[in-house]
Amino acid sequence: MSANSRLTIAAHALAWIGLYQRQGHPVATSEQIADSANTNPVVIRRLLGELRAAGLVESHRGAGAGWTLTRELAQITLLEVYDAVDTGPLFALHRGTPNQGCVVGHGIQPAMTNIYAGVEETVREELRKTTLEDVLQAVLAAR
Amino acid sequence: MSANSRLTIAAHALAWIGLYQRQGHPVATSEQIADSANTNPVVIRRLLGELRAAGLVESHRGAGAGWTLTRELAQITLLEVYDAVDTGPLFALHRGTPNQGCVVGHGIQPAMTNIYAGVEETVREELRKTTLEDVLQAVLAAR
DNA sequence: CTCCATCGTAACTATTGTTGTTACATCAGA
DNA sequence: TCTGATGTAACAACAATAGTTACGATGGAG
Repeated sequence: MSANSRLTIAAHALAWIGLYQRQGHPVATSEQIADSANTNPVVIRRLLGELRAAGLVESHRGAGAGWTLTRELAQITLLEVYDAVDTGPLFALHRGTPNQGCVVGHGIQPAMTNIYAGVEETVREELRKTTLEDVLQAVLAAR
Repeated sequence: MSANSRLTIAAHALAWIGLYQRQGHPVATSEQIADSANTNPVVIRRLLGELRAAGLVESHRGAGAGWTLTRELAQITLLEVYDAVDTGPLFALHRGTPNQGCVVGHGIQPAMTNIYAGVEETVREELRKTTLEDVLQAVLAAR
């Protein structure tokens, strides 16, 4: 699986904005965040754009523009971020269609779909338990 | 995330072998399984090779060769298959190293590593609850 | 003891998805 | 009007999985 880092970068960005605001700065720029995450500002803008579509952040344009949180970090769960960035399914079915003339080929996809749905639900429950404030506190605890 | 289908194909192959053996056939060939899964025999051989390394199947060479289960389907959990095929982490950290001179950049990886470890553990618990016999029964129930 | 079906495996290509980069239009406050 | 930022398209770079071809190795059947 090519695990993807979108959830990690999104959490990083939100934690960064939250801490920055807490330090008295009104807005954070994609360039500042990109510098912290060691990536390109466009990557950050794309990701924050998805978070904005989910209502987690706001952006402002023009001079002195940037990004702000719409809620406290404690009011944002990792599940919301996960849904916002839409990382796709954890497990995939067959790339092509299995042989429908075979009993196993015919029944395997519905069977695995059910199983995977159950797994994804437990993942969602787990992500719902963690807020971005938890993430920031864990970040600050690393010394 | 580029979800991968390795777990799906592995479950498909095991269910196929189990059903085939139950029908009185001693061994299954990678070509038969590939035909059911609509993929290439080499893909199946590679995957079953990993399952063999984990002790879930045996292979025999020479004429009349093929694959056999080493245990009943009911004695194999999806977790064992998941571990055997080693799909890698569900979530990735940053591709590059975040800015260690930044508080968030410094602490984010340990923080997310912990969180992801918890999520993966719940996934493992969930996969442990399902056996390949459960998979086969679900397959046969699809009509 | 030869034949041949099948595995074992290397090497390469194809495909897919993510990430990184460049470029530039757009916006809005000073 | 200038300026610093976002918005977004387009494309390149990179990585991982999957598919394919090729061929050597094995070992039971005859």
